[in-house]
Amino acid sequence: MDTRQLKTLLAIRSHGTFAQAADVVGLTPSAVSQQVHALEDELRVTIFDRSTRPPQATPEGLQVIEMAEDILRREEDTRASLRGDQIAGTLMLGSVRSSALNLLPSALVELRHRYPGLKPSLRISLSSTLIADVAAGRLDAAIVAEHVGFPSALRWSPFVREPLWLIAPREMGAQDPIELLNTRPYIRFHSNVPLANLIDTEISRLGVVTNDVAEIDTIGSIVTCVRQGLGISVVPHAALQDPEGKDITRLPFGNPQVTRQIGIVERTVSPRGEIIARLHGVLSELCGTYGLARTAVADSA
Amino acid sequence: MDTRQLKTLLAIRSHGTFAQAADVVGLTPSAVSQQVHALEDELRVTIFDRSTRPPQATPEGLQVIEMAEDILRREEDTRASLRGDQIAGTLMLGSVRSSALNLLPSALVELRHRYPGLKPSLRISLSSTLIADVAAGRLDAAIVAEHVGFPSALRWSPFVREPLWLIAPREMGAQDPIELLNTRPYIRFHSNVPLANLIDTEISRLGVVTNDVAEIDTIGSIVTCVRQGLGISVVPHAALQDPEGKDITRLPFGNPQVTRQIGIVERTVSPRGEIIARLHGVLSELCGTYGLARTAVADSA
DNA sequence: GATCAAATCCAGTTTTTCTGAATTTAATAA
DNA sequence: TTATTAAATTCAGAAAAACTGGATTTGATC
Repeated sequence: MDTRQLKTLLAIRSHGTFAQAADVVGLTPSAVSQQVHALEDELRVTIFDRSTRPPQATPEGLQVIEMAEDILRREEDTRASLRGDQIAGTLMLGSVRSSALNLLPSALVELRHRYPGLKPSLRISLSSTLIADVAAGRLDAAIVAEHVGFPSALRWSPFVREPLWLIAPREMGAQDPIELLNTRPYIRFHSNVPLANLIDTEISRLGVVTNDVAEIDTIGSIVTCVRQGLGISVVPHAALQDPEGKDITRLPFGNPQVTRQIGIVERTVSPRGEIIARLHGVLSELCGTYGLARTAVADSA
Repeated sequence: MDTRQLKTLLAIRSHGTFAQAADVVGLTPSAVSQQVHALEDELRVTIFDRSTRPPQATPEGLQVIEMAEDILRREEDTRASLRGDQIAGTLMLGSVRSSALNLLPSALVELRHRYPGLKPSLRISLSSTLIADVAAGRLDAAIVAEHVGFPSALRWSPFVREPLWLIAPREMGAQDPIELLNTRPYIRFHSNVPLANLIDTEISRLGVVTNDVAEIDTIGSIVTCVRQGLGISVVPHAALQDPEGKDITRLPFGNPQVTRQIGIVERTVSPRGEIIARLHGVLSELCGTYGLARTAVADSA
């Protein structure tokens, strides 16, 4: 299915006849006729009722036309975005929507104690955006997960290495994790972030085929859905620390149990080095058992 | 731009190398290479950074990949619909990061009960993005706050009208709200969303000049910072419902007390009308006192 | 029934896509 | 640093798809 076909379809809808649409898209009427037939063959649907002149869109045809609109609009949005552009005093911090976000309020309070004149500004975004923003100087630092290929001008220092847990509603009781994953309704963490990939990769590696019943892109909502019996899922340790995680069965995920790291990415040369080091220390302490000390020269890749 | 190219792109993303993607889509590596080049030429963008092996998607490339996902999903939904599959398939939902997000897990569980073949997919994003996505057909519906200027093809139905509270650490005790706002350290909800504007506008209207000590763009983090003594702030009712809001002083914000509405935005013509109406009902019930019933013809502007 | 414009059919031409072999290139091991 | 290997790219020809243009058919109108 080609966007040129879809453009022709919309031109027919707009101008009423195949012949006029042909003028608009710069083809012959014959080509237009063939394009529509090709689309009908591919989708196995009759888009136009040709017993009238001009042909009338069928109800199914209207659906295809609406889809054409959506697809072309989506394409145009992406083209516009690819042409687009972008955009500073205060400690500019970013964080992904990870469970580590729960630690940030405490950490910010601690930073304020230590540096009373500091005004933290916290923004939540996707890790790729945050990394780019740190590199570009729009953020002083950002909290992101382990990532492949940080730019060489950036340094990433993990402050936590936490395990992943397979979680199930308490009434499911404790069973073999593989058995659970293979048989129970699975709520998939569907997001373009390393954690989602980490989970999916390990599930593949374990040779499991999950029965996905939902896709949700916030871990907190996943935990609540599991607790309410919608199914099972996989979440990082910190997500089970608040009261929401109390009545949930947890089993080690992965063989050996999979862990993931979250850290702070900053520019290697930054006037904020001292504050960021302090932030790292606080966050590490707040993570308790799984906290990681800052290394003097943390490897960036 | 052809859907076959898009399928190839997703195969590359899924399997990691051009060669493996070629196997998956049934082409030669050469054809895959040429398809990607053709797409790059057409979109005038570099999708893959070829200085590594395997090639790595560029930030722009990731945008194109996301577009590819959306377009192929849209196509598949149309095919399913043309085949007569209705209340199965994926319900594409979006939500802003508002306190209403806490209600969604329960609502999704309820929907699954009612429509067992339904697979909800939940994505969190900014309201402007969500509205555009609903209009573009990328999402079936989204939960967003009251908004100026919804596109005419969309309908927004509020399910909750909740009050805003000025919150302070318990040890500050109860005082005049204006006095607090004028004197105490203020944590500003800094975000490009209607709620932030609503709060800032009312503060200006009250003739108050706040002493900003931090800017945070997640309400949950704000509540925690307030509880830990960083300062005072303004948050919607639902943010104080979980245990985090227990030890916090709350005072009516605004004169008269300011309220804000959250609702569901959907396309006026949508095959998902029945499900979305049901979702609206469930969310309204979950909001208790402040829940709003769905009106037959809710005004969209 | 006659007229007309639009849609379709048909066959040849042009363009695009693909294959397969040769070449280049990044990654890795020795 | 060199050798090896697998993956990506280039190249040229083959195959498939898309298009043109003329002939024919068909629905609408008078």
